[in-house]
Amino acid sequence: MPSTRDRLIDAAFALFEERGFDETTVDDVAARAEVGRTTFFRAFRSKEDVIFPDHDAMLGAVSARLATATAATVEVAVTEAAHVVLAHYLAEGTRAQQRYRLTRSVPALRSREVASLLQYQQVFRTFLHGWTGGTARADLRAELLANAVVTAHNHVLRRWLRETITAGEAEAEFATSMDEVLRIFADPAPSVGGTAVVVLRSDQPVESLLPALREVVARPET
Amino acid sequence: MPSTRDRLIDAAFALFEERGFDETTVDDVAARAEVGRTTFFRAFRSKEDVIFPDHDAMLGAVSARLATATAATVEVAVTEAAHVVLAHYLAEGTRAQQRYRLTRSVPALRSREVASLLQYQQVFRTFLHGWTGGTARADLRAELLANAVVTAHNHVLRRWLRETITAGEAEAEFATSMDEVLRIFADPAPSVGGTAVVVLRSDQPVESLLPALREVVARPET
DNA sequence: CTGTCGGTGGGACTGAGTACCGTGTCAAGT
DNA sequence: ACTTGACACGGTACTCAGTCCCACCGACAG
Repeated sequence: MPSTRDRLIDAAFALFEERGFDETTVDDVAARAEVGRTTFFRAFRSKEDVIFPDHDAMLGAVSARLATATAATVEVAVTEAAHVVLAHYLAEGTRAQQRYRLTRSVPALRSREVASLLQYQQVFRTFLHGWTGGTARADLRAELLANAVVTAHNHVLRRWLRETITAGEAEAEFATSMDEVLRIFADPAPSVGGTAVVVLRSDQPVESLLPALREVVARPET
Repeated sequence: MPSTRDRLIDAAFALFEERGFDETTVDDVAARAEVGRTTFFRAFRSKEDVIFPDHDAMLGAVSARLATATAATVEVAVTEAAHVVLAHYLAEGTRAQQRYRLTRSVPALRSREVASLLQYQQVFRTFLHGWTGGTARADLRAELLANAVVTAHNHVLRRWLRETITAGEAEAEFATSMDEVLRIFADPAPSVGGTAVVVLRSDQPVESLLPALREVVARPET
């Protein structure tokens, strides 16, 4: 016998799929789960929350992963933290896609989903702020990067949710997308392939920069 | 005598400020505006909507500005479209800051605000998608850029809403922030003022790259 | 047998949002 | 002057989400 909470989740997904979200009352859900209406609101704060049952747990998992980072492993931590979420959705399988259909068609659920997205961005932002903070420019960059990570993750996730790509392809695209994001935000100069391109700027003639150039080229990596 | 709609807006802001959002009923707002409750719901879809009275108009203004763009003026269009929103908030003055305090303290209003943010991102995204679309990588970049523009705008706007900077400073920071965003997403090597120097790293000695450098520097713009 | 504690159910209540109907007003059109 | 119709508004009644409070029940300890 599954737990009361799980029975409520199953009942909710089933009924929302059958009749639609607005056409289903909390009473209906509670009735199908064979519990009282009060019990529903003890398990979930609202009718919408039952669609995102483990959002809080995910948020905690992301925070936990980020907390293990050091200054040298910020990028890895960010990537893996985002991957925790992706992996969870992929593991959910059908249910995640069912939720996606619901969030597309019901405005209330859509805004709920967006609100949870913002929470992820918040977590990434405060994390990055801790490592890169300081100047106003750094703050902006931290926020942009946090945002970009979540956006890239969602971009890939959505493609899987729409069933345009398989789970395996999603994993691969996630990796390349995160690389793309980190490359875009890497400063000061992105490096593509075997050749690194560095951009300096000055008003002096090219020849006078040669010593500086020599130093840059001699350094193995940025 | 201001219009019924305007009286409702004034009444709502006043009461939400005095008693708080949750402690104020729609009846209260309607009563202070000296209209019936029904009239409130005819003017606004929900109790939250009265806080964002001209959001729809803003969305339209942004779309309109973007629609005038050509392939050559995409960046300018994006910048100016975002600026339309900033300018509107700055013109609102006190009321915008009042709204900000409300959205910080009331979760329901916060998620409503976030939902409207997403609509802006959507507009920018479909716009950019139209100009840059094609490959999966281009799609991702378009979404990232749309996101970054909205994020940068909001970053600056928030600083003004918190009254950490003045309206004039907000304008200046907006310009530099948008430059920063466009620079981050510019590919592959941005050139700003003065002389641009591109350094290629390879296995060959620096001197052998001089002809290539000279050619790059000679070219006026990327 | 008694206390109590966690999970549960029920019933009453508030308030948002909707549907429907009635009314006053203003501006033609005749 | 009378009708007609569009329009904005007010009132009533209803559904349903969410809250509050109280009662119940089984487990478990003393």
